[in-house]
Formats: sequence, structure tokens, C-alpha cells
Amino acid sequence: MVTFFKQHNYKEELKDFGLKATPARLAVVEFLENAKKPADVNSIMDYLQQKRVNADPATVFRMMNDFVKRGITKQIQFETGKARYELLSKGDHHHLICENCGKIEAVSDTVIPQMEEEIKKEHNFLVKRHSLEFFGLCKDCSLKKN
Amino acid sequence: MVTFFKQHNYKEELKDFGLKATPARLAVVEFLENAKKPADVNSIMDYLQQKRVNADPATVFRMMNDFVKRGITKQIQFETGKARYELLSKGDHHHLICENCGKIEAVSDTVIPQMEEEIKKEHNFLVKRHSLEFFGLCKDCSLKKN
DNA sequence: ATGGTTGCAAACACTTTGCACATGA
DNA sequence: TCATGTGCAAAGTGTTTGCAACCAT
Repeated sequence: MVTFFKQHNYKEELKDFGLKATPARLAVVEFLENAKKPADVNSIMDYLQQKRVNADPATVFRMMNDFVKRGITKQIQFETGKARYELLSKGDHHHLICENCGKIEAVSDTVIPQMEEEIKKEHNFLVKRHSLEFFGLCKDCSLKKN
Repeated sequence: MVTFFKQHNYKEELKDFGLKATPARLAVVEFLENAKKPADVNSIMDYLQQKRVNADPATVFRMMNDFVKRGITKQIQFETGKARYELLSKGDHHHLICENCGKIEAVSDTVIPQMEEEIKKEHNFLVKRHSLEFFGLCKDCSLKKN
């Protein structure tokens, strides 16, 4: 299995997906690669601006839809009414979202695969993807709250 | 522990939550009680119309925010940009969402509580709520797709 | 050269908000 | 009666789309 977007030859990797290596796409992939948490379009726009790569929100939305369709990124929702994106190459893990300070940690996936097995057996339902997020209070905030 | 909205004395139960029993609220609670899957505001509006209970979308949105805040319902997201609501009294379970026909099944929660224990131990993160949904192909659709 | 990509503006869908009026307890 | 709830209209946010111009290959 190939791990994409790990060797920083983004240009080649985009081409492997049949995508032209435009400045905006290169910058977005780089941003996602270094992002510590799933990014929304707003944060992507900010990064592009900071990098002096100009791109329209419409372009970014189109790009992200494209990336999701091609399996470059996955879409995640923490809050309602806003999509976040994460590189699929970052592997399968879930998020701990602190409702107080907004910090996001990752937890590795331990039990979901076997749960999906059970679902196949008991429901004849073929799971293709899942979403699992935990909301609550991070270490620091749960101390403060007492 | 009390199970709310199970004995169909919605009026009393709303009052227990400190809410006035208005026609719209009574109808919405009744709808959610009988709903087989988490309802979006659109489907609620349809039901109200059919029941000849007139209510503005703004009212329903306000109502649902209120219900969530008071722990009557929880908010769920399947698709982006649209919230769905389910009575909390329906218990903890997750959903199997067929990406082909849209059918939604429920699966009981088996492993998440212990996962939350581990998270507390290993990350010092206090989980207050979680979201877990599975997307894929239901029995019928996975047969058709072959 | 040409098809994939983009910017722009407009349109959409969902949701929230302010305010005056209405209604349940 | 009076706080709570509601309708209406307007505004806010995130996202999509049509189309002409543009640019990577």
C-alpha cells in the first residue's frame, strides 16, 4: 500500500491522482499535511492568504469535494453546518474535541473494525466508512471546571 | 431513572422540563416519539403541516435548540449542513446509513462506554457525549450492487 | 492546443436573530 | 397578568453552480 503525501513531492502525487498541480492545490495539500486537526475551508483560506496564494472559496470547496471523491481526504463534522477535511493518509483515528477550549486530540482506533464485522454479520450491512468523535473536557479544562 | 415521553402524556412531561405545552411542541414531541430515524427540521415541518399545526421554521429551530439544551433530544449529523434530532429517551445507539437508498437502521452500543473509560485513563479527557455513525450499503443495496 | 481549473457573481440551503404580538399557566 | 413562546422578515453562514476566461500539460 502506498502512503500518499508523505514525501513532500506533492506535485507528483497530485498527478498520480489525475489532477493538475496548480498553486492552490499544492498549497492546500501542504497545509493539510501539516495540520494538527481537520481543517475547515475558512482555515484553508487563511493559510492561502498568508502564503500569498490567491484562491476563491468556490475553488477551495470544489477542490475539497474533488479530494474527497478521489480518496485524498475525508470529510469530518464536529460542529453542525461546517465541513472539515483531513488527509486520508493520516490514517484511521478519532478525535477528542474539548467543548471548553476547542482543543482537538487524536485517539487511535481500536474496536471499530470488529464492530463493523459484527454489523456485517448481524445486519448484513456493509460498512464503507464511519464517523466517531468524542466531545467533552480535555485534561486542562476538566481541572479548571472543578 | 425516569423514561420520558413514553407514556404519551406529553403535556405533563413538557411541563416537567419547565416548558409550556404549546400545540407545536406537543406535535413535535409526538412526531419524534414515533419517528424511526433522526428527523431534520424539514421533515418536522412536513409533519406539522400534515397535522394542520402551523409553525414557522424559526419556531422549530428555536424549539429544537431548546430541547437539546434541556436534554430532551440530541443533535445528530449524517450529511453536512443539516442537523437531525432524536429523543434522548430512545437510548444510546448508533445508526447504519445506507448511502444508496438512504435507509437508516439502529445498532446498539456495545463497546463505546469502555472506550470512553480508556480515554479517561490514557488522555485525562472526560467524554460527555460522542457521535458514531456507519455509512455503507444495506442488505438489499449490497446485493443489487453486485 | 485543449481540457481541466479558476474567479466571479448569483443562487441555495440551513439556521439565527430582533421585535412586536400572542398565548399558556 | 406576565413570562414564555411565536410569526415574520431580515440577515448570517456555509456551500454550490453557470459561465467565460485561464493555465498546466
